[in-house]
Amino acid sequence: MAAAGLPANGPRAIVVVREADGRLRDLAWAPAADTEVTPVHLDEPDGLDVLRHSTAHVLAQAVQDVFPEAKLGIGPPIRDGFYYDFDVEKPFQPEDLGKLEKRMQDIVKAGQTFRRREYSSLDEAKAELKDEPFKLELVDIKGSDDAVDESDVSVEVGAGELTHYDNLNKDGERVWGDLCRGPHLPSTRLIPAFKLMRSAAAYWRGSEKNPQLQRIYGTAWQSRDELKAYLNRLAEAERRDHRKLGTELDLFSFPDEIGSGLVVFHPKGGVIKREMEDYVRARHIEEGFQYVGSPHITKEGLFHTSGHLPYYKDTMFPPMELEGANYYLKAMNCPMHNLIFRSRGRSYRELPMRLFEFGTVYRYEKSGVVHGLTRVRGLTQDDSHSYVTAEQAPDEIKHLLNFVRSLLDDFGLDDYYLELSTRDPKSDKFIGSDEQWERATKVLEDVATESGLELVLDPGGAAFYGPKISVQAKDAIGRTWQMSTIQYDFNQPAGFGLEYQAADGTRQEPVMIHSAKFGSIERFFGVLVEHYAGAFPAWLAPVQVVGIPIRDDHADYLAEFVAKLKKAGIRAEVDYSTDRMQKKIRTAQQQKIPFMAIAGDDDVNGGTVSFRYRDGSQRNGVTIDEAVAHVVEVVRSRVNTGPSAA
RNA sequence: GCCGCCUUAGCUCAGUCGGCUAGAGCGACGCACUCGUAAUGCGUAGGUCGACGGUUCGAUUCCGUCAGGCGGCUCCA
Repeated sequence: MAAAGLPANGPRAIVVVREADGRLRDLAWAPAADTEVTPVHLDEPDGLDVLRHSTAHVLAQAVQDVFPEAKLGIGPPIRDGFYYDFDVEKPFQPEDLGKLEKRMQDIVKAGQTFRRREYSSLDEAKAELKDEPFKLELVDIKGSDDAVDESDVSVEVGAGELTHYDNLNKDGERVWGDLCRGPHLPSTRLIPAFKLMRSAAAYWRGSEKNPQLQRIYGTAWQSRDELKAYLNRLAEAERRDHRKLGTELDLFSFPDEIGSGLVVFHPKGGVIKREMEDYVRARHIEEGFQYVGSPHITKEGLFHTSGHLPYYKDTMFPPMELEGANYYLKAMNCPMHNLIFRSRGRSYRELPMRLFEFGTVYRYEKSGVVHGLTRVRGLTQDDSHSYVTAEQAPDEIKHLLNFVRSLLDDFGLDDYYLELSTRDPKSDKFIGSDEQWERATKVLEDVATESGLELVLDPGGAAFYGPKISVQAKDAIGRTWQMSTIQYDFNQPAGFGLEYQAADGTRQEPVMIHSAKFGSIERFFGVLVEHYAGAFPAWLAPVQVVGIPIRDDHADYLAEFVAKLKKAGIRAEVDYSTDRMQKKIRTAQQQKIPFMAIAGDDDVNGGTVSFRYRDGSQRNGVTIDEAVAHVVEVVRSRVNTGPSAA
């Protein structure tokens, strides 16, 4: 290849080739007949996958060198890296990673080549792999011709022939090998930069019923610079982490005394929360919803009727018994709203009937999954239920999706996609007939497709009572969280015996559409903090303007300015601390306050203030009236960028 | 829930190979300084070393249980 003048080293190295049908092949591959192939470079997505998969092999070899008794699981490439699962006597300790990394460096430097070898039969493979119980299981799965398309397994065994990769040293001796479909880099020398990140347990083949293996996560890149850039991105993400910013900006906390997953909002967090609530309450009214309210606990019968106790009990807090009845904290608001609908006879003229409330629900999330504001045990949903005729359902769903999109837009969130969660027909965790599910799913799918937004399918992810569309947004670390949801429910109306009187005098069952626009206030809040890295747009900022006097005796002047701002509805204060001006600026900067209004002798004499914006830009000598109008305009406009002098 | 790691002042973190009064920076408070765009100086207060048991002459340090946190896995209406 070098002879052909093509890159064999560096980030642009050609590492594998792609056949016309898209299949990737080793460079050493010798096709049976002349075939057109395209080169795949290390730094393109497929090339990086190959790099990461080969690095996973290097890791596995290192692990078996250092811990000879370790049994191999699987080791696929993942986003930004790879992992490999092992069955070992003792879980890996953090210091083991350093040892393994060193051993991997040696393997990389040794320039081992990957040699593909095809097994002639299942028995041959099984004989060679007799000491690798998990690999044997994979061979058996393949032998039974079942589930080979499962992505986790296919990395190892693939479709068609069963192959093995041997690692050969410089003298052509076999030093290690692994059952694998490939393809691989020509040599371990082509691994330019990698790092082991962490170890964790993972269930074999992803099932809780299987034994746990020890997984090591690593990352690998086409160059040292790319690795460094990746590590920088992780560090940046850490700075945006809402749990860290929540403390630094004094927004919220999770007191141990209250319990895991239960948040308290501090005054500054309370401002943002209230802005969110005020916004979404007003918007619901505009969109035709009626504001209602319901209690936090209820007798168990209600949750039997709704289907929650049979289908959702594990996620509910255990009951409390009083006066001979069991009371449950509510995990969902819908049953309550159904009772409002059912409280008197309903006419078709009332439909769509839209009920909305901030419903605080409690869910017993498993201890290992509670996570900051994004996975909590007590949360408030901006929850609504639209009761409609079956014919009205598509339009109502469209209406709700538009509502959700405009809300995300107003809060400046643009990095999201839609997910369509459907039932798993093989599972018994879903209520209702095939026809009902198909009809409901079709309605949601049509609306989602029509929206033109990116749509990802999520088979088996539906609620027990019906399919849903959800908005998935990313947090700082790239994890996606479900935010807004729209769910089609044909079960609860039947369970509750909901009905309305139609124009022809008959009694009909309405369709119920659940929707939450933020999803939960807590989770949306968390994602918002990370999206803005704590530097909230002026309209959301807990403190919008801080007055910074240059000398103490300028404070009174600023107090008058701040009073005018407050009168105009702006959240403003004067920094009366004994710090020097420079320190006050630093403090305001760290608190990410959008406007600093500085005043010294010049401003007092001229009847002006000097703005310093969050981005460091300045506008000096702005008259008081102009300054008030400026702040009011920025806040009122709800722009999500700036402010800045630029 | 499972596996691993972690828990020392409000925050970030030293430290104790089991031994008298456990340290720092930031923050808070006080005094001095009165200053034009990211840290003025000095001083003071603040900790039953997550909780409870055990081992020991002696435990913040070792062991166990629990709670809370972190990273994954599973789960996620």
